[in-house]
Amino acid sequence: MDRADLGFLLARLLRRIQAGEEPILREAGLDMWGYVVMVGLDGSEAPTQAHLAERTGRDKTRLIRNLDRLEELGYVTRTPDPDDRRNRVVTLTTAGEKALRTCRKQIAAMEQELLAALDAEERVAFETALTKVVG
Amino acid sequence: MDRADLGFLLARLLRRIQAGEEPILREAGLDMWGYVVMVGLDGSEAPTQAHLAERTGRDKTRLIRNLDRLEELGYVTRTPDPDDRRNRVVTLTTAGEKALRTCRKQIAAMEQELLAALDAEERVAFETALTKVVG
DNA sequence: TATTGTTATACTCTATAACTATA
DNA sequence: TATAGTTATAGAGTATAACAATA
Repeated sequence: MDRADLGFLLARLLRRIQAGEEPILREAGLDMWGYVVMVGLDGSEAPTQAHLAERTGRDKTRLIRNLDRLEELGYVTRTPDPDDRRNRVVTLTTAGEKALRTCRKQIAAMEQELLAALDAEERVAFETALTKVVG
Repeated sequence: MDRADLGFLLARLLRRIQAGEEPILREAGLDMWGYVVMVGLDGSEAPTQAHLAERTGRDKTRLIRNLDRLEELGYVTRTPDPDDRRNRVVTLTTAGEKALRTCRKQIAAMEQELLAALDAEERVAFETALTKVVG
């Protein structure tokens, strides 16, 4: 019953998900962290890069390379805040929003495939529980 | 509903688990990979290090440092196979088994604490689903 | 002087390819 | 020559600290 502990099972599932995400993201020019950052920007722009770093759990110095790349792809913009020109507000472009929507849809589908061993009820129970614990 | 995708939720939970494991393992002189290797040895010794590497999903060259450390701690032994002296069979010592049991017990308890938001039924459903998907 | 964003440096982890010893 | 284990080298990823611009 407790032959494999929770951490092992979760790690295995997460690795599968990341493996499934990789080709989808690559298609859009993204890697995992680029995707994480874009998800962090979805819905609301970030007033400063430091805010965004905290929101995504990423170090502010590591975030910079990701933003460079995302800007290069035309997915985000960094515009100086007129009120405090040290700050740069980070915003998803419409192209970025579109790419994000596409990736999300494909990733959600891929995730559901990975849960194929579960029937509808079990699937809901699993996702509900997970959200309850950590969401 | 699909605000946070599965990968994000799993990653967050896994990070919490790893954070909870860290002090438990450190107490026993282990890091995460040392623990993974010992779990891989539990129940049956590994006939060769290459076998063990595959069993634990770890590269054979990276495994070596872990085994050096585990041997140093007295948790495992590497003994040449008389039939083919190139092979070294890796075995958990009794001290290793004891340390592993202790860690496992503490980690299982820590994991259950992390699931405190779930009632007994939900918890079973969650673990069952996870095992079904990936176990 | 303090803070935002950036760059630079060192350190760890990983991947690949040599090396040794046995076969 | 081929394989198990080991070591060495180079590369990627990360953390820390210094730096420039603005407040």
